[in-house]
Amino acid sequence: MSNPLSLYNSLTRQKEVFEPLHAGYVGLYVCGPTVYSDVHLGNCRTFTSFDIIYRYLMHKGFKVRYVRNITDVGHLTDEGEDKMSKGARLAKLEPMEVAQRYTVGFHDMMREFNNLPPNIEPRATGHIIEQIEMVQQILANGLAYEANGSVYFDVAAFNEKHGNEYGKLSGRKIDELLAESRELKAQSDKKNPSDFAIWMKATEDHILRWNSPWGEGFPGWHLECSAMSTKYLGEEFDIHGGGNDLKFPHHENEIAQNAGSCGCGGARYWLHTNMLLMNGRKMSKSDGNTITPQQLFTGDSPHVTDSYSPMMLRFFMLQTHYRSPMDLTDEALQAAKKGYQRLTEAWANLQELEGLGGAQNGTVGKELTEGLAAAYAEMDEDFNTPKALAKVFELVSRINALKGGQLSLKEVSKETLEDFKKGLGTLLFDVFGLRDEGEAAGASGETLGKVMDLVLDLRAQARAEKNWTMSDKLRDALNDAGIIVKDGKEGAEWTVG
RNA sequence: GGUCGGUUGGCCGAGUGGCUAGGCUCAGGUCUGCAAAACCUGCUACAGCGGUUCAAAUCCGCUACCGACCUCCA
Repeated sequence: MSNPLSLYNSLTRQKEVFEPLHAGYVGLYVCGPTVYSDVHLGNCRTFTSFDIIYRYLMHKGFKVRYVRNITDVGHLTDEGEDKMSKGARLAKLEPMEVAQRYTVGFHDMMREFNNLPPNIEPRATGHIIEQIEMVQQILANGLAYEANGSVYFDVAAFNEKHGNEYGKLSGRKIDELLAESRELKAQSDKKNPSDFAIWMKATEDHILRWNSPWGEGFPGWHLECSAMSTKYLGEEFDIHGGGNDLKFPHHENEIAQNAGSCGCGGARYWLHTNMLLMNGRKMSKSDGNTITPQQLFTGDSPHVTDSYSPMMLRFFMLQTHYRSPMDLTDEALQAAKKGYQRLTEAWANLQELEGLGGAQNGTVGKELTEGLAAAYAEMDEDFNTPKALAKVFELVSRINALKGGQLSLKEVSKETLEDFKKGLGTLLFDVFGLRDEGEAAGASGETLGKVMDLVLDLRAQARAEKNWTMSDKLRDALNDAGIIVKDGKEGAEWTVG
């Protein structure tokens, strides 16, 4: 926890030094998915970004409570229909069955990407009481009004009372919002177009419904995050995150609801991740510009020429800053795949320097220590993973040179080497959250290893006898089987490519 | 139409008022029986036009283009 951590606060639009509300503790809330369909690849990017943020906060020594909700009610579709009940009707399933199915699918996908589970994963339907209470508070404060069984947040009244706070996060001007005479149908109950529902009256065919002081209905989408974040993290807490497409109206309304109910600030730092694009455009199902995580894993899509593993994709994400849009193209993925291989091979090479090392440090030893420190330091600059990764790649060259003999291990002390291994491993696996896929080879890997030892031993014999025909035959045959042989100073090595 | 953000070398992608990003590709070299890998070297960019400055890709203005949000969205 030595160096200060800076992060970009969307609320103030600048980088700020992070200071937790309570020393040593961090409350982190991230808007989770709506579980009415399979996870979108963009979700994966956002939650992976926050996973790295979560991991780094823990690495800094903070005790973090990470809350990420599951939205299983209240989120309206274009047709004004609840997403959960829509999915249910189409599939002839209970809403909770739909929610369960996609929640499980979501968790599976998070595991694929090696995202740690949050500490609390509250469901909107499990917090109806809290949400009703919040509506009551807002009503009691005179910042909402009931109309025809629904309750609307009164933006104009809120702004009068709270010094024109509404619009602060998204940079929207209340006058423009009010003046915006959008031709919205069925908004007759609202006083102003900018008002939003915090409780919705259930129509007759609406499946998900609860009793409330205003009749049967269900909570507005924006309300759940206000209710659940404050329940688990307090009326004021440290960090709130989400995709930047949620800034308005979702997060803006959330802030208003928090202030409108308890008069408290909510989150102090707002972090927003940028969108995932494909071929320079927004992913969209309607025009075919879309790809699922599964399709990337298998390569079964017209948009890609190859398959990409979850960890390779995670690496790809690390190469772009979380606040920049990330453009998914096959060409970029290809480049990243090779870069990722280079990184994992360097890590494997480093492990082979086991038990070696000189008596004291020369230039190389210092470079390793300083380079690693520089990589960590970049994480303190608003979680700058691309820059941290750049530092790591400078270290990759050093590692490979040590392995290849271009640099001497005498230049690196035993202690430095061991510290370096540990420190780099922590950065790659604990902070970046990459998984050492090499270790997961399992029993079949062991068998293959033994066979390969034998084959390479035979090939070495052939080479010693200058029997190049035999030697090359073995190499080519292995190549056909997808095994790449590399001849080094210390004999041949192989990788499954 | 309104609001906000972006435009970096062959591709991707960081970044700071003056000093090397990094990955991939490409070219040359070292090593090697050959190849691959690895290592070394090179390829030196910041949309256009103006302005501020001793100095700008980095600050300001205008233009062009792209994107996001304004309606469900991570």
